[in-house]
Amino acid sequence: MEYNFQQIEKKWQARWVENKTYKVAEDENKKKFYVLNMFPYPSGAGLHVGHPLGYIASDIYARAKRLQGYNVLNPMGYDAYGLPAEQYAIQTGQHPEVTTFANINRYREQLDKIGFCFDWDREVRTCAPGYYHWTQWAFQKMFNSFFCYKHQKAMPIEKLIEHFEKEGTGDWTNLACTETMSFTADEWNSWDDKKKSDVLMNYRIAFMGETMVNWCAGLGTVLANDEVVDGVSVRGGFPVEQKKMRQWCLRVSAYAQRLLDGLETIEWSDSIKETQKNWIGRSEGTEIEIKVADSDVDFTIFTTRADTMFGVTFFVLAPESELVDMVTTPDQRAAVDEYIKYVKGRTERERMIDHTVTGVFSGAYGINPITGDKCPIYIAEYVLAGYGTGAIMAVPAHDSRDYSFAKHFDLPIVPLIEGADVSEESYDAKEGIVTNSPAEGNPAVEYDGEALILNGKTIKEAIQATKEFVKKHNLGRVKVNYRLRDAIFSRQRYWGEPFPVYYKKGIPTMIPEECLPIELPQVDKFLPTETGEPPLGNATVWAWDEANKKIVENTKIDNETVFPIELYTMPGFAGSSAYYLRYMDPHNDKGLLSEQAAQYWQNVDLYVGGSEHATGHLIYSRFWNKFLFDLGVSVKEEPFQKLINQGMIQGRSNFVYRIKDTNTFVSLDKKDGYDVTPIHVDVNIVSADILDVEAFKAWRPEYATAEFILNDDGKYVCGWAVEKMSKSMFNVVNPDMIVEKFGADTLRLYEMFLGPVEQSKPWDTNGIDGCHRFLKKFWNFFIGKDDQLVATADAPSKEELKALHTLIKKVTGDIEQFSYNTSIAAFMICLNELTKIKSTSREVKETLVVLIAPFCPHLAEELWEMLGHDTTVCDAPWPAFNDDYLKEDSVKMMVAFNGKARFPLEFPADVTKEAAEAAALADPQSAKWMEGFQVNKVIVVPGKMINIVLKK
RNA sequence: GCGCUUGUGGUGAAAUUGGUAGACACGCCAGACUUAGGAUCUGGUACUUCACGGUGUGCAGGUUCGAGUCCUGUCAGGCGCACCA
Repeated sequence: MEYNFQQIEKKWQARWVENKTYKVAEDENKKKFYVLNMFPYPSGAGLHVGHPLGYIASDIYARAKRLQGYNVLNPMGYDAYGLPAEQYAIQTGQHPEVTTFANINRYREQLDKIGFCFDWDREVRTCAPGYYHWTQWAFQKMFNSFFCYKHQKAMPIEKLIEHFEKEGTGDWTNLACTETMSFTADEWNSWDDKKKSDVLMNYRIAFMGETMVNWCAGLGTVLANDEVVDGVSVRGGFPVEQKKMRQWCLRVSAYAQRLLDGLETIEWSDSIKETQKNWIGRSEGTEIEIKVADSDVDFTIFTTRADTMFGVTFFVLAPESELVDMVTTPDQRAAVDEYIKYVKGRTERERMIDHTVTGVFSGAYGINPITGDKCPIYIAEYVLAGYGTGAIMAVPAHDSRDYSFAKHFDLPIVPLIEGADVSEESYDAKEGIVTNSPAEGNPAVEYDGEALILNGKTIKEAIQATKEFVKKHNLGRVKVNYRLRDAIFSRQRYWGEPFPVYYKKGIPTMIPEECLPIELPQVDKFLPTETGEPPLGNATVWAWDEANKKIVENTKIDNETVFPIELYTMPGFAGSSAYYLRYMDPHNDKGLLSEQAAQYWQNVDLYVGGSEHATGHLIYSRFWNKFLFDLGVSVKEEPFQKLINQGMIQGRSNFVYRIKDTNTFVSLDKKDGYDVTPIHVDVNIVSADILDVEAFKAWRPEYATAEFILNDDGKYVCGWAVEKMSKSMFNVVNPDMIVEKFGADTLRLYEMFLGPVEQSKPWDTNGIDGCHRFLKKFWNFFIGKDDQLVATADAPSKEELKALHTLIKKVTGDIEQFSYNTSIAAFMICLNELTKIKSTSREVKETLVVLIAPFCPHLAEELWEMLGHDTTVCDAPWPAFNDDYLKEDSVKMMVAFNGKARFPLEFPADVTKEAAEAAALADPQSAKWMEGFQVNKVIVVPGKMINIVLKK
């Protein structure tokens, strides 16, 4: 009987559905284990062989954990909101829901063929009202919360209102806010609702802000920072410009420190942690107040190099800074205005690429509080409004950007570090001894009889001394800055979660929690309205009747009882930020999840997905979870304990070479000498780089009459290149085809055998035979020539046990480390060994089936059944490992003096140094080796070797 | 510029974490069975040499009895951040 994978796989996939084999429920008697894949966006192109890589790896892990007795949660769902479906809708008028559902069905069909142990009863879709109910709910919670730095925690906004009513801002100065505010209780109480709402927006975690946003005209929406790369949108590659707009934002920056600290507690790769650290961009420095000479204006600068106060020769403001207007003198006004105009005309992209020095003198002077020196204030685009205070002190001697600016505008350069030569370039290094303080012409100013002198100190000491001086004399403060920006949370799009918000006389107001979810309204056009409003402006039923608590027609808006509803929708990351929590309790209509489910499943133990989400999803999720943790909804501060980043599977494209202006194609080895155009050819009609000429002719009508110049063997050899796997390169390999030809178990095995899961590599179907052959042999090991199962009651021999336990050890260890490729190699070796010694023992065979079950579940189930079990192999116990069977009983000896020579002696594994040395000397041949030498030392590596080190 | 990461046969890759480098697989070579093989099985396959031997983990040093593995420097590729003060 042959290994009939098609029949076996079909049979078991049906049984698993029928028996609900992979359904999980909370079980207090079992330890939980939560395995999760990043859920996919169901694109129209379907799955290619690269997509399941991570799913297979985590499936193996999940199955192994279940065999090891854990209650394993391994769910799957769809990130269903997204731009491609909407773009398609705009072009065709097809509702995005229709295309999205069709794509989901296609995905599901493909996934089912690979034999995953997902509990599909827990499937989530971000576009389902029952799901986005809780996305909207979380948004409202964020709206109704503020963040206190002192407690490092989100708190209910009512508390803040209460405080404002009693004491105004009072001593609550350490709150996350857009701008620092100060007012009394009387002031607060005198304000109207609109003013109060505006003030509270300054503190809410989900807030509406007038901010600089990345506006993408091509997509007609704003984008988050991680959705923009090199000044163009990630989706579509349209140019992105900076624009000031009213937008919903999430105060992610409030959690910057916790996001940073949390990284220390989780098992992620260093590179992802590092990427996130860079993105958060913590920098510890000093803020110093600078007074503008002959004016009552002052401003604050931020520096990490407080030690260089004596080298300040000018100040610089960002062109967008509000201070520009305040400091500019009348005679410089025209020049400044012109410069601002120039800067505004430049796109983000131009600014990023072009670093030529530009700037303008404001006419004003700032006073350095340490030296009392008056330094000119410039305005220049190299200072960014969004970082620090948007104002800097320039120390050209020790900062390369300040240096080139000073050279360009001929400003003085004052070096402060011993031995630093600044005639050609600045000395930026943070190493050296400070000198020249106070510098000539820059005397130190005394405060309470004390002046700051840094000479002789190291840079580190000088920074510390300056910080303390500044603090003591109230010249500024120590300050930590983060690069992490608040996330823009609204999109001018249709296919996303609607905001549960209406505008009550201009005040953004939450729709009552019990009325959620607010469902996405129907529209007949997916483009913005003629008046330029977002697509939701096309909805005719989109107004909030406050008294009756329901959505009504727009025509009823009177702004007395019926109000307009928000037209923006939420961004893609809204739905993907807490989906892992929803899987724990997906059908709950009372809450995001029950307390009981949260307590049981806690958080994700193993998360598998691509590293491209490092600064997007993986930051937003952590933020979102921390917020829910503060609320007591999530029980763990970090959502994903361990993270594995699977590599990308690239495509291996094939080329044919057409001689220009002909329909003749020349083989790779003969193409030199012809003027040829390489053309992508479908990899599915190429095998081992040899083109199927007939299939090529049939591939496209224009090639039907193609002629060929073949190589000497009469074959057409194609060229190849590694590229992204995509339809346009004709290099997409579809998993369905592999499954049909070799079976899902072979596909699973081969994808893992290809190399480490974390590594990116090109797909190459050629090696798959090896894995398929192994499974055939595996099958034949169980099923004899007469189609009968071969399994005897004989106790396994010593050799069988050794081979088997070597495998148990290897596989058990490898699964923890995701070294599946070496596990598979171990299976091959073990099977070879057992076949060679003609092992028949049932005990051995049963163990083997359990071990291979995570990798090849269909085959394992079939054999498990043939072995006489009527339960699923998924619940068999994982075999125990016994070290005794592996112990080597002898050990070889080697000489370590002059090369790799080995003694021709073997010893029991537990030999002592003394016994080994004595035996070596007693043996005539060994003694010959050692002639003329003395024994220096004897090294015993237990069970491995004995090493006699000689010396003259 | 700063940070992370990877360099091993014709190819994908192993190496029990400092102990005989190249497991396992693809490919290739030879043989067997075949009318046939893109089926199956057996053996071989780092480089160099007829051979004995010699050389080999990007390169150059170092530590060690012993280094792919640890240290220093250097080169090359990949990724992230970047006029971030």
